Amino acid sequence: MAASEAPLVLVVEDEPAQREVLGYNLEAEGFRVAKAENGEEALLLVDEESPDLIVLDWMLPSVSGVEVCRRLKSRADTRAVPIIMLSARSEEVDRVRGLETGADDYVVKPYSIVELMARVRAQLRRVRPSSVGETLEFGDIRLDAESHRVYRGDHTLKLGPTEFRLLATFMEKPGRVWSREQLLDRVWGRDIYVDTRTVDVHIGRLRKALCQHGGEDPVRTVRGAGYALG
Amino acid sequence: MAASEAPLVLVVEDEPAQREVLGYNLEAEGFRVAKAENGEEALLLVDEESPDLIVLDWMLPSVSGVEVCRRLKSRADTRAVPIIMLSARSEEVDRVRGLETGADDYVVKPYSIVELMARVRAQLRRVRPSSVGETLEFGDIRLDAESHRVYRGDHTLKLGPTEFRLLATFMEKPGRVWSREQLLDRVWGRDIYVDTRTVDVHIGRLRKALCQHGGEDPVRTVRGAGYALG
DNA sequence: GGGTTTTGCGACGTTTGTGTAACAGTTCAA
DNA sequence: TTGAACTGTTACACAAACGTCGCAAAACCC
Repeated sequence: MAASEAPLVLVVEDEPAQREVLGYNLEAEGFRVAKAENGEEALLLVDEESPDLIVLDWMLPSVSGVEVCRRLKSRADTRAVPIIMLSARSEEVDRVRGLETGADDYVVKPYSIVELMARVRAQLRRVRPSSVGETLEFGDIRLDAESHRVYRGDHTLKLGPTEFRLLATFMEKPGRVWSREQLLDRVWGRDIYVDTRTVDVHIGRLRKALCQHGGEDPVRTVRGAGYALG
Repeated sequence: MAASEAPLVLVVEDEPAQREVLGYNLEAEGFRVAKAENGEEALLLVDEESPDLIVLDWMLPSVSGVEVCRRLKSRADTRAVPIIMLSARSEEVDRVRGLETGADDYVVKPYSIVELMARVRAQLRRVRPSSVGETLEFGDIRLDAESHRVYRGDHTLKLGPTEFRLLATFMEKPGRVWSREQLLDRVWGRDIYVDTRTVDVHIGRLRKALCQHGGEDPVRTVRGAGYALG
């Protein structure tokens, strides 16, 4: 287990671009990051660096992600380190097998960064409860990432998955204006093509959800630019 | 910032042929050129040469382009240097991520040289020594780019998209006189055809917006030349 | 497998912003 | 002082941007 500074996340991914993107986002979230591009390197780094969490690609050259996972989970000293598995949609059939090898969570590509970060925090909280308390607040709105619940005042709000991720994105940086493209990228995921106007519809749904028990509309439309919270 | 001769462009590209082609074309356009073939060299040259603009390949050995970009954009003394990212088509999905790391523009390979040169010129045209921070200030006017908000004194001003961009342009270089053509180019875009008198109308609208809660008119008309702030 | 929820999109109405022309006011030089 | 060039202002037709509704397909959940 790493020292009591920022949690160290080990990213194991053979595709360089994806590795960089993951690293960048994790660092932006305040984590320290170590990177490995194959199974051997990953196993070495686990011994050398003692990461607090591992993000592990399913498909890797030579020693596969599954194998890495299996080995770590059979060692007493590494068994407790949370592992989040990544896999392409076509490999989804192996979901059960992925969890069976001992992975703690499992994310299908293409994934939304917001969602992945939420899962990373959730896993870390399980192991290091103090370091990552994750409830976002803005005005009378409270968002609890772990339980996937949103409160406004005394009421619990009911919102769909996409609305939740939208709101989570907004609440990460209240006031910041997000373009439709940026929202599509963060909330929907990067490899997905949907019309930008779809964002408008979901903004509408989010607004309705946020005001279902009354209160002001906290979502601001910035003409020609995008949307923001507050 | 380099001397007041021709702008210096730093090309960072590991592939020698591409590096030469870029260098050749940039020199043909009248720029001075510095070349680096990896991230370390790039970071060194930035310190030694203070380039006015950087053309940066996304994928580089050891220190990646993303990493170089991130580092430069997190340093106060280099944050204002425009960075144009190059990436292969297969990495295109990471476009938004690329911009999020702080790159000012983004070009996908294979690109047309003409287009790239246009973008280089465009970026250089808007180099702005004064505006390093996220919020621009002039007198009692405050413009926050991230939240797209403009304040004057205690009041929040309401202005349309074009007025916002106009004001942002002015505030990047307070006192500088902009011709109608320059404003059309920066605020409206390079490929748009509109009458130059349209600028006058929008200047009028901006003035009204800036004075909607009283106060002096901060926009100065320079007869025969254009407009300026202060 | 059947019922429910969620999702993306087209369509339509509404709001807001935009470009232009026309005219009024201003400046400057001869 | 006068006229020509330049700028300020207003009105208006038009276009673009946005909000919302309903539907069909997909995903989800027993």
